[in-house]
Formats: sequence, C-alpha cells, structure tokens
Amino acid sequence: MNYEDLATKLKALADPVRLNILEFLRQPIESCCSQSDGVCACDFETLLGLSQPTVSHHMKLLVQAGLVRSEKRGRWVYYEIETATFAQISQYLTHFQQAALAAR
Amino acid sequence: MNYEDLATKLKALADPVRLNILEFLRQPIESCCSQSDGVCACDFETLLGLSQPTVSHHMKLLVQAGLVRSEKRGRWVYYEIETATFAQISQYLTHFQQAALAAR
DNA sequence: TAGATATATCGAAATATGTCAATATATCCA
DNA sequence: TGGATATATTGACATATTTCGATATATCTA
Repeated sequence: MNYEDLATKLKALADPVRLNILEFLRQPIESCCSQSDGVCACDFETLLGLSQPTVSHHMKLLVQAGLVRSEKRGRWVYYEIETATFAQISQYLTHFQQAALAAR
Repeated sequence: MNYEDLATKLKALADPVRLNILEFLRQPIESCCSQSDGVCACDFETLLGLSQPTVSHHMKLLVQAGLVRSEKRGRWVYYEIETATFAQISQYLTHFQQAALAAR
C-alpha cells in the first residue's frame, strides 16, 4: 500500500461524521435500525440529523476507501465494517509505536 | 478522546506529504539530515521538494495533532515521533478488527 | 400498474486545505 | 554589531470537501 492509497483510507476515516457512522456499524443500537436484518443508509439520517444525499455521500466514501462493505437487498443498502482494512491500517501504525522505534 | 479530537489526529495523518514526513522521522536517512543530532525542518525541503513555508505548515499540523514532538535547539527545530499518540490511535482501531467484532 | 420509499447523482454554495512568495523573527558566527 | 541562516507568519490562490435541494433510478406493495 503506497502513501496515496493509505492517505485515501485515512482521509475517509478522518471525519467526525464518518467516525460516528463507523462507531454505529461497530455497535448498532437495535432501536435505531429501521430494519431487523442490518444497518441501512436511512438509519443514519435520523441518527446524525443529516440529509439523505449527505449520508449517501459519506457512505460512498467509506465504501470506496474499503472501510465498509455494502450490500443491496431489496430497496435497502446494508453496510458492515470491513475488518481487513482496519487491520491493514493498524498494522501500519504499529511501526510508529514505542516498541518498533526502540528496536531500530 | 472524542470524535473531533480523533478526527484531528487522523486528518493530520491523512496526507501523502505528511505520511512521507512521518516515515522519514521513523527511519531517518543519515545522509539526508543536515544535522548530526536529529531531523530538522529544513531536511524536508530537499527531501520533499516543497517550499520552506509549506514544510513549516505541515510540521505545525503534525505537532498540533500530537503526532510529532518538536524541540528548538539553536537555530534548528528538531522533530520526533510521539509514539503515545500512535498507540492511542492504534488502540481505537483495534475495536474495528475481526476479533473485536466477533466478540460482540 | 401507480404511488410510495430507499438510494444515487447533479449542481451549487460555503468552508477547509495545500501551496507559494513575501516578509518577520530568532539565532548564530565572523 | 551585522550578515547569514533556520523557522514562522501573512496573504493570496487553486483545489478539495461538506452540505443541501432538486431530481433520477430502483424496488416494493396495494
């Protein structure tokens, strides 16, 4: 992964609204989900108080960056955390931690 | 750490130029350092081909976000990775990895 | 099939970001 | 002390980002 790609993923992560979205995907609150079988885009409109196009925009960025996986089922688009990408980012950040720098 | 603070740190991280800077701070190349006792701001001008004010701007963001620590010695400002902040970010990201989500 | 609902796209506006040249400030050294 | 050097700040400009209303598309259901 080069710096451009990594920066794209980090940029997608680096926004308070999207951090909120990711947090909800990580720990969905059942009573805030309109559907029983997953978290869909429309749930975030009420959750975040943002317009539908704005939510759609943020979801697109998250999917494009590979942080989130989407699946269309019927009228709804469902989202889930893409754990592998987070693992990849975490892996990179370990290089900047105490142990890694001490071992140089 | 709230989402605004975290987003500030991630935003500072989410730029190819700054990723380059951090990578160099993590593994400095002696022959690219004008001083023998550390990495200073001016080293990045030649390294990145950017103007002095631009480098200064990026360093300021990195320091403000807590990703980098600076120390002025004489005419030079020396920089080092702030490992604790990286540990903090890494820690947060572990919540989005396979093991954490499986354990919900 | 027609209306309702979920999502995507487009275009516009406001704000944020990255970059530079010019200039200011601080520090060294001859 | 005065010139040279490293860094910071300012102001300007181009580009990117966030947000929305309007509209398009897809799908369900009555």
